[in-house]
Amino acid sequence: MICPRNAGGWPALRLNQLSYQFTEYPLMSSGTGNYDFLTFEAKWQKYWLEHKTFRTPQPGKPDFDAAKPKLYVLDMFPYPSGVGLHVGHPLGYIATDIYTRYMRMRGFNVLHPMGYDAFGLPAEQYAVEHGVPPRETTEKNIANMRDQLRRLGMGYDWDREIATTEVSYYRWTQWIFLQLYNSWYDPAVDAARPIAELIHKLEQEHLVVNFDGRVVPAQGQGLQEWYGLPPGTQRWAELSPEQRRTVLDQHRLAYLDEVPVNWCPALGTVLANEEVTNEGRSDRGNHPVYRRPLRQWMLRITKYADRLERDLGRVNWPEAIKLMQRNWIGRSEGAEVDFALADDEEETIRVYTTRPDTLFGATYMVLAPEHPLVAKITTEENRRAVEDYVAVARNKTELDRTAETKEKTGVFTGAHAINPVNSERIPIWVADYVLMGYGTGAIMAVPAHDTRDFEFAQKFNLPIIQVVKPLGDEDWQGYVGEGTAVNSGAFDGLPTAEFKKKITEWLEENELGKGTVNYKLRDWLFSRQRYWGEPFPIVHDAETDEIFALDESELPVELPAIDDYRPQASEDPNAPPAPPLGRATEWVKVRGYVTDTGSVKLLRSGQSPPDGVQVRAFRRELNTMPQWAGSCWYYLRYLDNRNEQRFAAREVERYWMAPKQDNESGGVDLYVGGAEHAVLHLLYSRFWHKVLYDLGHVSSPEPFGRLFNQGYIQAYAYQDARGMYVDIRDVEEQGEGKNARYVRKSNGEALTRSLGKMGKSLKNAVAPDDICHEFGTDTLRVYEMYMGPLEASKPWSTRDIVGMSRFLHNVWRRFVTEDGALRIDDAPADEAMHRLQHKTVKRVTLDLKDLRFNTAIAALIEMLNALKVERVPRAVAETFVQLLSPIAPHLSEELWQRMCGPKWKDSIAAESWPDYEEAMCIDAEIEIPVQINGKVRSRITLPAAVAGDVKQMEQVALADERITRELSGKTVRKVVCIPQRMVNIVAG
RNA sequence: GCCGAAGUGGCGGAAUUGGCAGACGCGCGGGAUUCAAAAUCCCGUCCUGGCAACAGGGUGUGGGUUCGAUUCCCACCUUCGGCACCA
Repeated sequence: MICPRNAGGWPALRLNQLSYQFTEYPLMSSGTGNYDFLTFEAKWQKYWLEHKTFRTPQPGKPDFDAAKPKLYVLDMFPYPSGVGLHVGHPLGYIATDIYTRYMRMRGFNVLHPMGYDAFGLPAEQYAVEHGVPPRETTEKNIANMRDQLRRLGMGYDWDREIATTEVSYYRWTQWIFLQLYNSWYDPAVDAARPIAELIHKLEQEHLVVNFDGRVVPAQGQGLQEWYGLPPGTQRWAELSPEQRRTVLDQHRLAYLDEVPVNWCPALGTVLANEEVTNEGRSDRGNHPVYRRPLRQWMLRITKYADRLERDLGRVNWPEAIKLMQRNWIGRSEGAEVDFALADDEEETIRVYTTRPDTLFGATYMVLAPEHPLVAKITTEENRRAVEDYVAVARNKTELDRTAETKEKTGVFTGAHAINPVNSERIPIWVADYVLMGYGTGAIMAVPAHDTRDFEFAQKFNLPIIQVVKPLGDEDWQGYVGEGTAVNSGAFDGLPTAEFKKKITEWLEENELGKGTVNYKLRDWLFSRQRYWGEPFPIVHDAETDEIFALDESELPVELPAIDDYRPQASEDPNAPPAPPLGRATEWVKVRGYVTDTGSVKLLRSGQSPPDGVQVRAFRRELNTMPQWAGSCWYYLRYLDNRNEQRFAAREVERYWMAPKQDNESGGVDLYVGGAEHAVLHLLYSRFWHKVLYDLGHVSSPEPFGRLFNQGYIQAYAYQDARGMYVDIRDVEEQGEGKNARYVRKSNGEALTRSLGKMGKSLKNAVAPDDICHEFGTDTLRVYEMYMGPLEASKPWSTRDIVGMSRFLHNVWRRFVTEDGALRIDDAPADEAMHRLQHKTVKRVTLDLKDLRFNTAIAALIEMLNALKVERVPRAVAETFVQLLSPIAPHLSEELWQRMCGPKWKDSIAAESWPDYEEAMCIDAEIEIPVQINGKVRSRITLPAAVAGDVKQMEQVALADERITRELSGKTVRKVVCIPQRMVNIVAG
């Protein structure tokens, strides 16, 4: 999910150079007196790998300790791009690595895995450009990335590594798709249930089918449908096989439908709403996107809109992200209201409004251009204009629609409707500012109190009637806030909220409308016309086109090898999509039979079906799944990645994911990643997880209990006079501070500097391998954490790294002489040093707990600066190295091994985290500022005990020589004493 | 337009519940070491005035609450992020 667009390049040679260094060094401490980070870092990375230092014991296994509390820490799934990582990418990984090393030392059973989200368009495009199969390039990229992560010193459990492109992984992605296909959302229990249950209920006639194919309870039918048309619901037994199939398909959580989709001809594929920018272009590649109706796989995420919104209340996520999800789901409460047509007895127009209290102000109506009633109600004299308008609207691209947001357009149909509250005759218009996909595709327009209606009414000279009196003295025209009702008959004087309630009741009593909840969220478009994705476990009957899911026993459906991976792209937006899998002609054609459960089992050549079963010919589904599919559930596969019977064993899943209490969300204990996945990945994942939860496959209602958004690492970018970006390696800074100038080294040209996201496009990427090679991995880790708070975006500055490099060199030199001897003393620490030790343990412990790495490092620097003695007491030295070890693990391991000497047994990661005593964290004497009227006038030094006593503080402060001098001639009105902090004397 | 986050020295940032603003690091100035330089070490470094002690000002701007405000409240400005005809 890390976007490869922003990945920077570095010389490929260096990778190889480092790779062989990696295995060259002996494990035993070399005894050298220099901080030889290249040697130490390679040595310890090799040690961790060979000894599986960070392997996580599995519940039920002999080495598993049930007494330890569990902690599941997850990094967002990276996409292994061809150009590798830049220093911005590992920010979150370093943070979680430090956190998990720390929590492991504190006695937690920590799970911290890593893997690769390796399907998707970039791999496919790369493969197309370089003429090699996507699998080959993907595997090479994964190998590169794995090496890079190891060189960053990451303590992952490498035995749990996964890639979405492995058959052993994507068979379970396909399995989850089958769960979706074979389930429906049962409103009676507000959860997904197997489709077999729906069939059973229909057979038992607890449910019947109404006129539009929806199932309704058999009892109370007609009452459920308030508008009271008794269209003759049907029993299951009365339906034809074809009708039954249609009914089931209308309820499956995965279904094929002809819908207006985002078709991107340049990419040769359709895109989800979430993948289209608000300029109407593709999120990837910035190509134009067109609306067109296509038959595509959809996932019924809208059934979960309510729960996805509601359960945000139980997760520990940043409020900003929760808000973005709430906005995307877009829940609104309002009412549906029926307007009768003035000249047509049969039809009514149903509208959705969130402001039923403004019904008396409705002066016209608007239908979306795609609304089915448009053709029917339009009068002859207006027909020509309406048809033209509808045709133009239909052919507009997303780009055109958004480009014209300023100016309202529309045409009058010639028809009129009757406002149900006051029987006014109001005109019906068609306009593209009303969308078919939201609400009912029709609105009542209240120009006085809706901005869009107001603009439209002004342009077309439609009447504007005030029905809300603003609370303040604002102008009522275009006032959209709450207020008091006017011009609303018997409802005059009611406040907005109360009016809404009253009018909704009134509408329901008179069978004119009902209270309704609406969502902006649409169903998820789930198919892509690409090669490099998971094939659907779906076949189509070669003759009838009937759709069948494959039987679970047919999984995995392996992606076939083909010669030409290119999507069949076209400049022509009307060209039909042609998925590359169509080229695998042999793979596409299969034979099989339908089982009792309705799934299809395939027959290999020579195989025969069971007796009496008809053999049928099928075509395989040619679409593949979007990249989000694999990343929707990867956190579950880490739990038990080698399991061949299930995506994860039940008891293993329960151990890591189950909530400890009923009201908790359970799931991953800490999920760290960028905010760019606020809607897409995090919403899709939650949806899949809830389906699996409903079906009893997982034990937590939410996948990610706690989410933390890291900030971006920004970097300066330089542009020449034409605005072209200049590679940062070709830039020189001249002068200081405000007089600084930036010039191009190659030709001396003056450049302008700006701050942006690090990446290829701004030519400002810095490769971690370069930094590791020059300064060391530990220095890179410490620097990235020291730059500022994890959640903040901050600019990279290669110049500043020397500070942290100096710090680590100083650490080394404080404990090791130039001859390699240890500067450790077995004598106990003195009072001051003892207190410093406890104080630092406390600061680092609390800071790491809250992911405040920058201040934890500052505390360590301060402690080191205070250790300026010839020989450091052993207890102090050992504690310091333990505190440093999660942050700079290689250096700490090396020091630890040397400090332990012959007694050394294992990695410092196996040690426990040092404790502190609260009493030892306070200095023996405290300096207290004494203020007069809020200004510091003197300082007094008090023993800790005295500084905790308000009376004594006041006494000493008032007796202070400087204070008495300042107070002469003034009266003391009040003395404020804050124990151990300060004294403020109010005098005048 | 709507929603959200953030504005602190030359720079990155610190100040956990309202209690010494600027911890820590970079950079810069001075000194030591060196034939010299790099590296290293020591001292200084918010601004203004003063040789100094010290005085005054200071956390985007303007107001407010408080003995006391970077922190809380109101209004505004700027930057970044999200959404954008969702009735």
